Amino acid sequence: MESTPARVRFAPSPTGHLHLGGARTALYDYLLARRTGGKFVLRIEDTDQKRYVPGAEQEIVDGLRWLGIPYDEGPDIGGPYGPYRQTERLEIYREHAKILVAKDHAYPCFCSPERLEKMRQDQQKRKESQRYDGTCRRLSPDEAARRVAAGEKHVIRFKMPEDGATTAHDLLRGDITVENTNIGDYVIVTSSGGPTYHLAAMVDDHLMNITHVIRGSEWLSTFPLHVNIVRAFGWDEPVWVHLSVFLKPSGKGKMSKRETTEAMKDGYSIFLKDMQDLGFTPEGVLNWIVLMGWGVAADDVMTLDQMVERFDLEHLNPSPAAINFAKLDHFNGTHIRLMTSEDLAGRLKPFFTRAGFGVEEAKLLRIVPLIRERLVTMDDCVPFAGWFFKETVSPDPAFLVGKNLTAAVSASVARKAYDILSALPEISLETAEPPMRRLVEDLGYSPNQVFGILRVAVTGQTVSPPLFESMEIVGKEKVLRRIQDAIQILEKMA
RNA sequence: GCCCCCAUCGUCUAGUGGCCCAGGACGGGGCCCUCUCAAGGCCCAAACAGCGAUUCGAAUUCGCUUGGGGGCACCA
Repeated sequence: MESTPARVRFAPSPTGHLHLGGARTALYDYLLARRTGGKFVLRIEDTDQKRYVPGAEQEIVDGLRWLGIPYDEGPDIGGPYGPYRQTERLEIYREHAKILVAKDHAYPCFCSPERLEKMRQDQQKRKESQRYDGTCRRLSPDEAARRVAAGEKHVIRFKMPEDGATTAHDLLRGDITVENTNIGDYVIVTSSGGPTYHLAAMVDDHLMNITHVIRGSEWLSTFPLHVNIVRAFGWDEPVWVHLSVFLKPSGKGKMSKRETTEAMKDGYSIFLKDMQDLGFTPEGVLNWIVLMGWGVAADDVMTLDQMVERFDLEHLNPSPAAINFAKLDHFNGTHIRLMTSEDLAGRLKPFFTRAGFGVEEAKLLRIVPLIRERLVTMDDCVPFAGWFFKETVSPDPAFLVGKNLTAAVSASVARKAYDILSALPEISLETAEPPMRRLVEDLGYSPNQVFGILRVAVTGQTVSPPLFESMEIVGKEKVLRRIQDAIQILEKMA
């Protein structure tokens, strides 16, 4: 299978935000295409104008770009099988609908929405399965043609076989057999003349030479319908792969609006557009979603290229997967730690800027090694290192007092530290740590007690990157000034 | 109500009849390291939904039950 180049498509409808499920589908598409030396196609399924959301298509394009999974053909870049926006292909669908009617695989239906609604209610009352009752299917072709010619409002329905069953093959689930009577005559062209998904997707997949259809399992129930449509045209079927759905963290059902806002409060999102602002990296997100529905025996930290190397369609998991944001944190932090300082610094800069800090790049480059292993999300860099870019810090006096020490003692400790540090030609890990360790020993206090006072004095906070490396970056002059300020505060408290 | 799909630690998964009294990862617990916070190292607890059947042998095959999910639109 890996030997023939695959043509795979990601075909979202621009009706909302690009979310995790879509991103994973696109990722798998991309991986299969790269793995086989094939093509990854983006097709926009925008046939439903009522649900169309302006900007949604751009969000999809931006999302894929951010993730770093570029498509080879698409609406904005074109390609040999275009156009790639379904509203620009309407004539194609019309022609194909005509072919199906001519071959007696489809027929016009004049039933009103009201009649259909009543029909469904009656079916429900009689506890029957709900599907079109075939009223217009029984119209004579002549009468149907006459009414169409007369301009009567109608849709086109696909004519399912009266009896028998349809067996459709899914790569992950094997043969799926459904009685044909369980599938109604679906609308394939609406009364406004546009195609529904069932027609448009089948036509496009064929015309665009798609070899593998990878889509969500919500399509499983209409899968036999689709297979029948493809067969009615006499086309070859692609390989069908129906992915599992993502469940909310509790594992009970899909993410709802409520859970989505809930997640946002905790600093998580299922929408790609939010991920960047929340400080997640494409590497982390990719690694996270690739493993939701696909597993490796070991070494699950992977780059995109490694995923391509190892990806295997047949090992996808058909069962639903619960979203686990803790694991996203883990992969995000792991990939941050894998970055070079230059790379990370470049990505961190916008977060400092957004928080109102003017960032000197040379300085940031020195800070990055100190905070890299402390970051879970990239925006964590602000609380950890924002103080580096402040002229003065304003420590909470209460925190200035050393653990289990009085303010007076803390002041005297700080004074001694000041004397040692001020005597140094410059402050660095190498020059400052040994004498300070000796001071700790002489005093008989713990390093935690002594260094804690200095940490708060110099950084203004109780949690910070390593003390002496931080001092080195801050510079002797500023360090001494801050310790001096701290001593004054402590003396006032004493 | 009808149809379809799914079922291994709390979660994501490895496992394709003997290599499995089930491996990895996240999360949890403990220890070590340690100037805070992390990172890192070591260790621990934790699962084949149940019942039948096939087989010398089943997490792996089949059936039923139960549980979960998806769908039943002139939406995708």
